[in-house]
Amino acid sequence: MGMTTRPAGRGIGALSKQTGCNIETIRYYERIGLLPRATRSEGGHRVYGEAESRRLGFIRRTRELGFTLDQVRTLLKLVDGGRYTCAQVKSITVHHLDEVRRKLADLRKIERVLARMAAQCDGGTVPKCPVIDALSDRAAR
Amino acid sequence: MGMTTRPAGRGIGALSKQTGCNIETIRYYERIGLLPRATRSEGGHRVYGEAESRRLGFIRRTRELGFTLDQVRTLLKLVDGGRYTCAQVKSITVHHLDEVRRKLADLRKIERVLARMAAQCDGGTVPKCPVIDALSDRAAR
DNA sequence: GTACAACCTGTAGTAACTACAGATTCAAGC
DNA sequence: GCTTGAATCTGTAGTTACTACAGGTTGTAC
Repeated sequence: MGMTTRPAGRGIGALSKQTGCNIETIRYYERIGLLPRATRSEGGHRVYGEAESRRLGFIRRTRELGFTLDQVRTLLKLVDGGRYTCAQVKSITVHHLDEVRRKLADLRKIERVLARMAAQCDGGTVPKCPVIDALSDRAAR
Repeated sequence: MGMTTRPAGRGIGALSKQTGCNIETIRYYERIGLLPRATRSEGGHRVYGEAESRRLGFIRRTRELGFTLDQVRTLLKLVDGGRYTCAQVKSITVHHLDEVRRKLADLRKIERVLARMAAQCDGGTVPKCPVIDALSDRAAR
């Protein structure tokens, strides 16, 4: 009788659309404990509110910056505990930044080599390719 | 009687040391068919000659340039068949080069964001960190 | 009340290795 | 010839971060 408070929850599909994170991934995050077990409807369907949406957004943004799930987990623990310090977070960030820079350096090298190799190909129909030669050569750099 | 021809083969350990490819990986490559099944000693140990060593070198150099195992497999098939053309190889190479460049662009973006975030941290002992703020903010870029 | 979409759980597959366990073989020294 | 310890064998399972089902149940609009 009268109005009950609106459940104010959306299903997993809506959350998926909102965050751009796919449904299977959301369930996966719950399974591995990055997201708490969602409250369920009578029938067992997951129901989400704003808090979960914000948490998932945090995870997604962090992942997009290339942090591993383990790093995300650590960051979340710090935030959840409420007792993180700027120093702790900075340490994780700087560590990750180092790795990103290492990867960048590697990729730049790779790019140079590939570009050089590709440039030497004439793309002809002849069974002779500078790329294969370079790869076959023990001294190739 | 007299001298038999020297077996001229080394074990998997020697091959591993020579190529810098670890033993488990060599066996793995054999299992998935990148390397042919090695000839065996009486007792079943793998014995390698120069041909295998060259092939593994090819695989390693190609992998170091970031080609996937599937791409390596394709390149090997072309070379094995002896009927590859420069155009085929170039196509694979250029495709891979595109991917490398995409990854580079992504990583550069990530690097900029991380560097900016880290720079705003004072590394203090206070439970307040610009990194967390940025990650928590739905509008963060 | 009946469709049909959305959702559920649980398992298996992906890439490219790496890491065992538990058994066997090889090579060197005596 | 025998012992010992390193090297190797096979086969299976673990890693990262998802993704893709199969087969069944719920939610909801008409």
